[in-house]
Amino acid sequence: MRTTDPATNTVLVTESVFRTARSRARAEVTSEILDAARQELTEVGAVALALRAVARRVGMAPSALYRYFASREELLTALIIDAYDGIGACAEASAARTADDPDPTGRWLAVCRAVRDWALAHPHEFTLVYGSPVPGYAAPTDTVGPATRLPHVLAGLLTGAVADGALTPPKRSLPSLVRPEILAAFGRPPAPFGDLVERTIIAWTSLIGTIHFELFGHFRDVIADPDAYFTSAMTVTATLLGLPDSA
Amino acid sequence: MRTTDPATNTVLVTESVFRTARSRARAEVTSEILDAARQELTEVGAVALALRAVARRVGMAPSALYRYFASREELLTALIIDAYDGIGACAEASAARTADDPDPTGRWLAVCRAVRDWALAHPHEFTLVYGSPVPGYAAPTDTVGPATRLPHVLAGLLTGAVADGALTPPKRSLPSLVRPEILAAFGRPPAPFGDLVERTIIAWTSLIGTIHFELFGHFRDVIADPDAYFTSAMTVTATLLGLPDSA
DNA sequence: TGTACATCAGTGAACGCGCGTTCACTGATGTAC
DNA sequence: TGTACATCAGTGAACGCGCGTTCACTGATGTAC
Repeated sequence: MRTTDPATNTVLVTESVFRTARSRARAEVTSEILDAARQELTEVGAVALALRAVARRVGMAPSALYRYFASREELLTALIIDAYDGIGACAEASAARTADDPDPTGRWLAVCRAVRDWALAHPHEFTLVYGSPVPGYAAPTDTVGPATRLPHVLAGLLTGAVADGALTPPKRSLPSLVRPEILAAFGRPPAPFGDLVERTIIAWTSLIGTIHFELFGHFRDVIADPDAYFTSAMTVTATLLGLPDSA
Repeated sequence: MRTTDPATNTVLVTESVFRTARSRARAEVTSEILDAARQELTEVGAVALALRAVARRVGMAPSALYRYFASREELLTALIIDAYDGIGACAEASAARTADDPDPTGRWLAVCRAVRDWALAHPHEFTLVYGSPVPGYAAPTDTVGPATRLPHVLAGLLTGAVADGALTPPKRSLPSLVRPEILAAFGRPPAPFGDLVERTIIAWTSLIGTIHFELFGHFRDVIADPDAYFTSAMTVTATLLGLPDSA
């Protein structure tokens, strides 16, 4: 709502407290559209996601969607940000829940399982962000922030383990292969652990790669007990990362 | 060519030596179509791959393709088998080339690099088999054989290391999480190495997962030197697998 | 408070597009006798 | 060897489909005075 302060003659923009009927409706319809799009996503996947199908689902004319999203691409971007946020939030929640667990490997496993559960519950949203890129679609920079939430949680686990004196230092220290901006963003790790960001990336790749294989059926007819295999694989990865063996 | 033996009155089918003009042409056109389809694949990806576009590329009427493939799905299957065979063949070739290298970790790294090179050279074919599944497409059983060539090479590396006495035995032996058929297919591993198939799967997942991340841009703006990072990540994975440290 | 005007949400028809697949056909190649 | 017939490769028109996006429009909501 825009009003003009008669004393100072400046424009006042009041948000979210006094909302007009219009802006309320707009917010609601926007999230209805996103819900419908997520539904569509789970049925046909990102590449086949059609604006017209979404419109049908919300019960609006196809052209009406253009009041909310400038194009199909913009809708996709919103869904991608959503998915990254979903994964990030669930990893963060799991890390927060286990923050006082003295066993860093236990915390790592908890986060891994939380992310896997999310992925199994939202396979198409997981695919949207960690699957093959949608041809002809280039992710805008808005997606970068949400995308880094998961790696940041993983980095936090490792630096936590360093703080607890629980992380095995590297055998030999090598020059970092990570870009300096990224090193800066994660904060320079304490002395002997110069490879901490590399380890974070390995953790990230293993976690997502293992989920990916399971989700896309490469383990079908191979693995007898997917739950147990996942835990086992992530436990093995934990020792690879230098985390202590769990009791 | 079908002929009837006048002495025994049985039908003789002569293949590939005396080939009729028709069957020669058929083989040639089939491979022309596949080439064109591969080209299309690299330009638009599997989901958007259109029979009509392939036909345009070969210079035939769209309907003519139906003399060679019963449907779009059958064409896709042929491409998938092709891609699995490409990856499998390049892994096998690399393993064969380094068969007399006494360092098992060196052999492992050679195979990893060969597969990565193939993937970087054929990104869309890699995506076709290890990316997100094409919605609505179910891989027929013909693809299983070619798909297992790579895992078999990896298993061979590990059993080779066992034979050389170079593989670290597992800390404790656990019940196998792999289906019995698969265990049988790979051959029961020697006594303390009951987890060999599990290790093979971890090797497979790490290799493909790391390539996947690189190929799909998750490392862009993160990793400064992708080549070096890949080697480093696979070296770390090698120790995880129980392979000895390279000199 | 009432009125005139501006903004916005949503409609429905229309655009041009490329798709997979079918079908009746023509002409060339192969086969049986 | 020659002939009659069967098989096969390829054509071109047509089918019905759903897509993203544009546009002129109607009616409701918000704003300025």
